Amino acid sequence: MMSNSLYQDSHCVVDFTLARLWVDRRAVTLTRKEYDLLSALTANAGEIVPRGVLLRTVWGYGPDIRTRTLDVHIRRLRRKLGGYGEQYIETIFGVGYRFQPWREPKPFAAEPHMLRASA
Amino acid sequence: MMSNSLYQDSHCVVDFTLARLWVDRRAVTLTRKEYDLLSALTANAGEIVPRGVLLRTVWGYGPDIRTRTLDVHIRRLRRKLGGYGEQYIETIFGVGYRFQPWREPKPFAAEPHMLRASA
DNA sequence: CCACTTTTTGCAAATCTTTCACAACTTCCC
DNA sequence: GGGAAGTTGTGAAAGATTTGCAAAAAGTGG
Repeated sequence: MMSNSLYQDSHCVVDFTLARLWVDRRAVTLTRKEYDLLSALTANAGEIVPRGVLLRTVWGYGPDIRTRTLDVHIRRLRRKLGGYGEQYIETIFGVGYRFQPWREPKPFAAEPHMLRASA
Repeated sequence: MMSNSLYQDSHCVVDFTLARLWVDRRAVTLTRKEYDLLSALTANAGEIVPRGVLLRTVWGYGPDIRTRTLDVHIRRLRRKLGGYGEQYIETIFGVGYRFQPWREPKPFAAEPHMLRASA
């Protein structure tokens, strides 16, 4: 059976059966843990996935394990997502992370730092 | 399902019924195990075949057998694939191997993301 | 016995994962 | 605003695992 299940938006494709990722049509190699983590996030794209859930589903860790390995993997995933890492993987402080499907940036909007009066 | 008894791309032909291999129109002699392994890989060309699956289908080994014989055969196959060995048989670290159908190296082509207007 | 094939063995090399120390940031409260 | 406490980001290093490889040993069929 060829159920080609994948996540897809205008910059990023994750193929769960082939275990591969493309960013802007460019194949990106993921390690196993990176892929597991990305899967856990994209499978719930748009929703917050708590740290505890990630640590349990991806690492099999119990609730009382203290580690920074999740953060490190998040950082590597963000990198491999090219320039979009920060946009895709959002940090929910004190809770977890959320993979945010791509949204075209607003055509133009003044950023706060542009608004400072130049003395 | 009419199984095509032939794998074929621009450098490599595997005939499953004759149990033979040609690389660049040159016949290559394979031993039995080499051929079984190549079959298992090319039959799923483009997909990852986990080590465990190879050890089971080609060797009949159970899940708890520790051996490096698979790696040794992979190496010999790569050699017999001429200069293309590394390109054809890809190592998926911690998972298995993948026979990758031949792809012509890109001459040069602008990728979508190169085309975005800068400034 | 001989030629050939296959498996084992023991490192070396490559790769991936986790930890660590500390910087940066968020939140909360006075 | 200005700490204090807790959380996350980060680069580098250590730790653990996997794979590559060469040579030797073991198996196979003539």
